[in-house]
This record gives sequence, structure tokens and C-alpha cells, in this order.
Amino acid sequence: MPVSPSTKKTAKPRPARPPKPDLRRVPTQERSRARLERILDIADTVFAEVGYDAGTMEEIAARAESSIGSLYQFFPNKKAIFAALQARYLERAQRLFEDLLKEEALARPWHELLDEVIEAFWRFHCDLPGFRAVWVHQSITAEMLDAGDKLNQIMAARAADILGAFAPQLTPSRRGVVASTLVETVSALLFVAVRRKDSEAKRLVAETKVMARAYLEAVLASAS
Amino acid sequence: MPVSPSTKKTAKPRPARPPKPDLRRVPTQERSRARLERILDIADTVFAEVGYDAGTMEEIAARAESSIGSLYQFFPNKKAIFAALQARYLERAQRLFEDLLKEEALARPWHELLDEVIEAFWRFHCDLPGFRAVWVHQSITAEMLDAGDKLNQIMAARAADILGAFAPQLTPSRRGVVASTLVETVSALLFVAVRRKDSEAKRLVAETKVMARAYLEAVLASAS
Amino acid sequence: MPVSPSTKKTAKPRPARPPKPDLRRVPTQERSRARLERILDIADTVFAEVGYDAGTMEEIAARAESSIGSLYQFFPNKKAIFAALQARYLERAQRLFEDLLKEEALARPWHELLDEVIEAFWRFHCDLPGFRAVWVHQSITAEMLDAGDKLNQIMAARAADILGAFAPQLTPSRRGVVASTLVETVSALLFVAVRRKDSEAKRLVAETKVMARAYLEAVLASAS
Amino acid sequence: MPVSPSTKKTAKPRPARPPKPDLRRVPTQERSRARLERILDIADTVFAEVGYDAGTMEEIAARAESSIGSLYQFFPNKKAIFAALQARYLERAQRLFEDLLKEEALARPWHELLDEVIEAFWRFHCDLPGFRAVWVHQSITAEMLDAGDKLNQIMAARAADILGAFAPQLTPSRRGVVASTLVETVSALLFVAVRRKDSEAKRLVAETKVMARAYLEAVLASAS
DNA sequence: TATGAATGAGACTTCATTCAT
DNA sequence: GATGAATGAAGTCTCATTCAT
Repeated sequence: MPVSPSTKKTAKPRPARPPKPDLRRVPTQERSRARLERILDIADTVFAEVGYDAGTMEEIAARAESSIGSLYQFFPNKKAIFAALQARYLERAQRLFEDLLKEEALARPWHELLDEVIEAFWRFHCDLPGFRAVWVHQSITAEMLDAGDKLNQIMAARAADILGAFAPQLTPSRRGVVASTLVETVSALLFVAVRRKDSEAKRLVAETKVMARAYLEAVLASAS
Repeated sequence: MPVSPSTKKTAKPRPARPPKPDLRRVPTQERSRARLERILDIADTVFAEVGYDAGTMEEIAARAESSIGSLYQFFPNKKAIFAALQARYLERAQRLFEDLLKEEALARPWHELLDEVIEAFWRFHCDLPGFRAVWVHQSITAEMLDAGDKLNQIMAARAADILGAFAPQLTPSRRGVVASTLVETVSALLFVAVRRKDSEAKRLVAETKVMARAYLEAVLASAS
Repeated sequence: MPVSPSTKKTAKPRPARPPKPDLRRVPTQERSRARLERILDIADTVFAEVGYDAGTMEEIAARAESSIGSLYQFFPNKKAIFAALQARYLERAQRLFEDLLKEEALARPWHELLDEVIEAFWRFHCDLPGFRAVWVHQSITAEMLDAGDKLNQIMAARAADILGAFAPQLTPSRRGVVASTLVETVSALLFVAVRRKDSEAKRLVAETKVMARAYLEAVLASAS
Repeated sequence: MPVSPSTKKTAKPRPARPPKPDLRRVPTQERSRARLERILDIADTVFAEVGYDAGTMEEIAARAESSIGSLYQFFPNKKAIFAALQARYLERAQRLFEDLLKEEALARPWHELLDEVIEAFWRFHCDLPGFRAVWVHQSITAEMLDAGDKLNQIMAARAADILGAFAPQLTPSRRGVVASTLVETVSALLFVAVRRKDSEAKRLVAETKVMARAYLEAVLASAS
């Protein structure tokens, strides 16, 4: 788990204008919602192409065929756009796994399930090219770091649950470690895979499955 | 998502000046060599602390108790400093593995060797905090990206060699895939581990070993 | 093993950067001192002409035949320039009164002294046209407000001292009130006078003397 | 009187569009009149709180529970709102003095009248906190400057009339100077008083009366 | 008429890089 | 060679004003 010793808000004596909300205008109108989504899509692409720092607000506005002013009507600042992207990916990934791990899933052999999850996550990566860029950037700014870890943490927690169903012989603590290791490994290998050319990528995804399965079997064997 | 990655105003009419070399003045003098090394050390720290973009030339110069002018006598621009850092890490990592994998190493059981390599690489991460920061940033700028991959590629090549000695039954192509997968996994997990707090990090390193060994055994088993 | 100068992976929990100092680079060089003074002179003029908010950094830089960058090498931000102007005026005004109110001054009839002080302050206003603009702006921003009052307070304190010498029959508290009232009146009337055309201004200054003297006489009469 | 509005570098090459009228739509409807008044009240508060430049149209619209569009239906631009505020204060102040200086007033001793006027003007200041803010800002923009002076000029003219009744021995020209000086002094001191804390403010108002009376007595004495 | 989303000029500020001393 | 003052392009963000609905 990330250290985050910082939950304290530090009790600033400052009369404290509240930190700008991430969304300035909440779009209820159909049209506006579409525009906001469009802006996020563009920003995603831009950040993916040149990175967070080099991606300028002007570029985003221009590509969205919008004006800088409009951008700032939706987001109070550049960071907020990035945060919104992270949130969007986080939500999408969560939904992906929720869809995948319904109750009936647990009825099947675990390695089938494992393969399927890996496969699904792989498609997720492929379909959303910005994901990697946005997620990798996490390490640069301290504030964004925790947000970055969050996804893996959530997935690890879910994986630990599943693991409980399949391998009750593992202590909860051990389950946590194993789940976390598994998630990080798969996550990392898929990250690498996206950058590879197609054939290589496929091979790497396949290897990821082998790796995950072998690891889990080893863990189970040593725990029996 | 809009494709048009080309709206950039780049296309400068500038008639293609040749790219600046990464090192302006090759320091032959003893004193100068030390200074260059010092600058790199500082830059490493700075980038590690605040990231590439937020790390300013002035900050680096100041901390190195040097002047901006001096910086530019060694490096033609900021990117060159970063590139030099990458090169330095690349070289160090290579040397690390060369030291580790001398001929006598091959006489021992492979899983012992594997553990040792992982352990050594882990210490490498711990001792050089800038490593991670520098390496993670790779993904931001296209030019730096390949440089980032290079290290893993080199390590993978070396690992494939070793693998040839221990598992001659694998085809060279398969050896390549397995070695690469292994290197990426270990690399990724150790990256994650550095950010964890101590006890957790240790556990993750241990899991990394389990994972690597299980994977290799699975590969060998299926190839026999 | 590599050198690794700073093993701390601290990632700084930034310790509350101190508020930017008002002067970035303290100019020791002759040349630089002149430049800084020049910048202040220009800024003074600009603010006097169009006011603080409408006076842009670019305008100041351009008129000083300098670049924006240079401006920011001396002052961390626009507010700092304004603060420097206030400080400069404060100091000049203080020096003016110190020069005027040496010990021998007390030997003369008080109304002569009063006339002289008013006259001197009037010349001060005339010679430094920015004074009024800078001082009047005080009321806009809360931070600047106190600074703005400071001058009158200082002058009032000095006036109270003098009053003690000439009118020992007044209680200290009453001396304070009278001095403050006097200073505010003179100050205000001279502020008005600067904006008048020459002949009118002269008449107003003369009236100011009449007013001040009449007030003081009334005060003294009622206190005897 | 200060004519010189011309030292500015203005001289816009713009082919002189006629200045927008200050009021776009003259509200004849009952409802609209109320709304306009409401907007002015809010604007007054906003400007008083944060100053002219920092007070945004959006803030004014929001607080008036109106929309930006509506604002622009009443006023062609921000400056016009400010001008309207000035006009309103001007009118109110005029009315105040008209009420105060009816014919029967001239039957009483002049110093009683003087005290009463000062007292009334003081209450005016206290009741309308925006007054000071609006009036002080006058000095910033040239166009607003003259408007700012206007009030004092009008009051001075009225005072000169009264003075004619009480002190026929003064030449009309002298009467003008004295009246103007008096008005500026009282005005300035009351401006200062509003910023003081209550007890001090009261004392300063009292001193203002002393000052005004003493001045007038001195003037009358020297003219007899 | 009323609304408030959209616009974009323009403000402040940073920082890589140059160059005179 | 060393220095660091000077430069100015470029980036973020604000806000008066317009205009389609």
C-alpha cells in the first residue's frame, strides 16, 4: 500500500478559499456533456502524444475546435483536465472488472478466469491509447501519484477477494500480497506490450498468462 | 477521436540544422571530468525530486555551485543532460550485470543465479533513486522513449544468452521471448517496490523471485 | 558501485515556500543599481499615468528599454514593484522631514516652522508626480492599505513630538489627535492641490497654511 | 480646475466612434427600474469590497441574481456601471445639502450651520460605504477623475453662496477659494475618518468641526 | 427580453538559451 | 574558460463582451 502519511489537511490558518473544484460547470445539457467529453478525448490524445507538460491548453482548445476560454469554463486549470482523465480511466477500468467478475465467473476454473481478465484488460489498453500516457505520468507530480496507484490498489483488492474464493487456504494477509503482485505484474507487462509491435505484443500477452498462472500455482502449491 | 496529429505548427521553415551533439566539450582534464560528473549527480537528484520538466537549469546550476554558463559549456541543452543521465544509468546497469554473470556463475543452479540477479538489481534501484525518475520519464518524449527501452533490451539479450546455457532445449526465438518477459516483469515489479514502504518492498522483492522462478519452471516444463 | 550522492528518496513534502521576497536580486553593481532605479522611475510614471491595474509589466519593460525577463530578475512580481515604490516614497518623505526638523528648528516660532514644512511637502509632491498615484491606490488592495497609512502615521507621530515642545499644556493623548488631524488635513489638501492648475494650486497651498495655523491656534487657545 | 486630460499617449488611431451612452435602455417600466437600482446597489458593494478592477461583471451579475446578459442590457460596459454609481452618489449628496440649506438655515449662527453640515455629511459617509470606494477610485482613470472632482466642486459652489450671505465683506473670488478649501478639507478628513475605528472616528469628526470653524474665523478676521 | 456559453485579446510569469564582459 | 544578466518565446489563466438560442 502506498504510504500516504498525509491525510491531514494541515489545518491552514489561511481563511482558506476552497481548492478549486475539478469541474467548473457541471454539464447537464446534452450538448454540453458531449462537448466536455470531446474535450477530454482531445486532451487524452494530446497528453498521450507529447506528455502532460508539453501538452498545452492552446493545443487542446485548437484541436477541440474550441477556444481557450471554453476550456476554462469546464476546467479551472490544466491539472483538473488531467485529473478528470484519470478519474475517467479509473471508472472505466473498474467497470470493466466488475462486468467481468460477476458471481457466475467464480464457478469456472480459476486459470480460465485469469486468462479472460488478462485478455480483457489487454483490449482495454489497446482501445484507449491515452491510458498508458496518463497513468505513467502519475509519478511526476506528487499529488497525482496517489491517484495513479489507486487503480492497481482497487484491482488488487478485488483480486484478493476472488483469491479468497479459490484459495481459502491462504491467509488474508498472504492473499493481499499475492493479489497485489499479480496485478502489478500483469499491469506492467501489458503496459510494455502496448508499445510493442503487434505480433510481439500478442506473444507478450500470452506470456503474461503463462506467468500469472505459474505464479499462482506456485503460491498454491507452497500453501497447501 | 480526431486523428489529425498534424495540426502542429511545427514545420518550422528552418533549414534543418544538424542535431546538436549531446556533449559539447569532452572533458579530458581531470578537474573537468569531476565537474561534469558532479553536474550529472545534481541533475539526477533534481529530476528525481521534481521531474524533468519542473527541474530547471538554474536549479541544477545553483545546486552544483556552478553557473548556468558552465552548464551550457558541458551540455548544449537541457535534453542533453537528461540523455547523459540515461546513458550513465544504462552503462552502470550493464556493468552490474556483467559483474554478476561471469562464467563461473553458470556453474550454479539457475534459480540461485536468478535470485541473486534480482537481489542485485533491487539494490541498484535502492542506491540510485534517480534511476526510476529518469527511466519513467522516458515515455513522455518520443525521442527519449527508445532510450528507455534500450536498457531492458540489453538485459533481455544477456538473459537470453544465459538461458541458452541453462535451457538448450528452448529455440532461440522462444528464448528471446521468455528472457524479455522475465526482464520486463522483474523490472516492473522492482519499480513498484521502490515506492513501497520498507517491509512491503521486501515482501514484493521476495514475491518477484517466486514469480520469476515459477515462470521459468513452467516454461522449461512445457518445453521438455 | 555507483556513487549516488544523495540516497534520500525523500520527494520533499514541500515545507511551505516562504513568500517571495520583494527584491530578487540585490544589486551591488553600480550598473545594476542604476537599472533598478530606472525601472522604478518608469514604473512610477506608468502607475501615475494609468493606475496600478492598468499599468502592465510589458509597458514598464518597454519604456525602460528593457525586456520583461529583466524586470522579473529584479522583482518577483508586479506587486513587488509597487511595494518598492511605496517603500521608496516612504523613505524619501521621512528623510525630508528629518532634514527639516533638526533641533535648531524648534527655536523658531511654531507658525514659521509649520509654513516651512507645508512648503517643503508641497515641493515634494510637485517633484514626484507618482507619489499621489501610488499613495492613493493604497485603498484598493488590503495589503497595500496599511502601507499607505503608514506614511501619515509616521508624520503624525513626529508632529506630535514637535507639538510637545511647543505646547506642553496639551495632554499627550490630545497631542496625538491634533497632530494626526493636522497631518491628514495638510496631506489631503496638498493632494488636491497637485491636480489643480498652477495659480490655483498656489492659492490652495497658501490656504492650507492659514488653515493649519488657525486650527493650531484654536487648539492652543482652548487648552490654555 | 484641472483640465489637462491630455498628457496621455492615448491618441487612438481609431476613427472616433461616438462614446457609448452610459445607459442603454432607459427603464420606464416599474419593474425594470427596480432591477437597475438593484444592480447598482450590488455593484456598489462589490466595488467597495474588492475595488473597481477586481470587481467582475460576473460577480455583480451573480450577486444580483441576474445574468451577465441582463447587465449588458442596462449598461454598455463596465465603466458605465461605475459612472452610474458616481452619478447616483453625486445626486444623493446634492440632495442632502439642498435639504440642509433651505432659506431658514441662514437665519442661524454660521458655526451652528457648519457643524450641522459636517455632521450630516459624516452620516452620509457612514450610511453609504460604497461612496468612499467609488470616489477614491476616481484618480485611477482619467475619465473618471473629473467626475470625481465634480462633487466637491458643486459643494464648493453652494458653500460659496452661503458664504456670501454670512460674510459679504469677502470678494467673490476669495469666497470661492475659501469655500473650496473648506470643502476639500472636510471631505478629506471625513474620508479618513471612515477608515478609523469608531471612537477615533468620532474624535476626528469633532476635530474637523474645530478645524473648519477656526479656519473660517481666521478668514473672516483677516477680511474685516 | 433574458440567458449564459463562447470568444479571444491580453495579462502575468517562467525558463531555456545566448552573449558580452 | 567562466559568469550570470539579458532576452523573449511561450504557457497558463482571466474576464469584458458578444451572440445564438
